[in-house]
Amino acid sequence: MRIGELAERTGVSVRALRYYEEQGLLGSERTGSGQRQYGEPAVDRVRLIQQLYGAGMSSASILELLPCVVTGIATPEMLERMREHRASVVRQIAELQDTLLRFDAVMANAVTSHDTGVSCHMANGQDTPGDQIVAVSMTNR
Amino acid sequence: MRIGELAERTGVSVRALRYYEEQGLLGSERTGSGQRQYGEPAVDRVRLIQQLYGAGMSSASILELLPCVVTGIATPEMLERMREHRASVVRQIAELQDTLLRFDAVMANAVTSHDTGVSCHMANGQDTPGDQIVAVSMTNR
DNA sequence: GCTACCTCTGACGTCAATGTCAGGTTTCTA
DNA sequence: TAGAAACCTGACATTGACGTCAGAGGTAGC
Repeated sequence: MRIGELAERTGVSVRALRYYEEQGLLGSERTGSGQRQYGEPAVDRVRLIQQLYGAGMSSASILELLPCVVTGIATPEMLERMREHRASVVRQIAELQDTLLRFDAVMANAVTSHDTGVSCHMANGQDTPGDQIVAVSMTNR
Repeated sequence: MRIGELAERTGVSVRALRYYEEQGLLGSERTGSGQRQYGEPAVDRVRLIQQLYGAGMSSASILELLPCVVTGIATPEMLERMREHRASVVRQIAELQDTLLRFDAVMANAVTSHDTGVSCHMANGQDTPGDQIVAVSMTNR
């Protein structure tokens, strides 16, 4: 497929795909006239790249690890790097779960204390059941 | 406390703290000479801000939610925003957990091939034809 | 009061991942 | 075989969360 289709199928912009290639993250065949041609695996490849970006990795880190992830072959040094990245992901998950707890605390509290109506401006027409001001309490711990 | 101490206690740079203030995320008293003075709650506030940044929120989003957090008052609209952000966090966690699985798969497999001493250092993304995304056992033995 | 460090306000620099634009070529569709 | 749409290669612009520097004033220990 050509770059436009890959972009559409992955939800990534054409510009981004070219950037990935520039960074060495994504290869492509070229037609005689120079247009990029991708095979099916490119779709998953792009998604993987996006996933690693989402895990907070830089292009350089991804570049380092991607071949290993793709081929499943790594040197001990690569394994060590991967362990570090893995640990980072674990930390991120823990942080996000903590954040989730905070959100839940706020929202749960808001629901149960909706009758302590404190004056505050509110949206017009937005008819949620019990659409009065809601009091929440979320201490900074 | 002054800004330097707050920075040290939160692990956030002085520049970042001033930036938070600029964005309306963090208030401060001022001494007669204009120096910022913070109370104890500022420490937790900064950590909360960091946490929300870590959850991928922009300054604008944080600014939207913080008053609710601080005053304990939310409109139904704000609650809706919170639900959206919560959902985003849930998605991020799921993504990261998936990433974790990929890492684990690669590492588990790579261990078995570590003694083949195969170099994992080539960059151009277009490695072997028929490349797999998730590591599969493709080593000998 | 000296000295060393801390803080202030601008203002410009950075970095990574993209956006955007220009000017030209290729491919598809009617 | 047009004309539209997609693609190409540069190259500069943007965005967010800061870093960094300059020049000036504040603060604290001796």
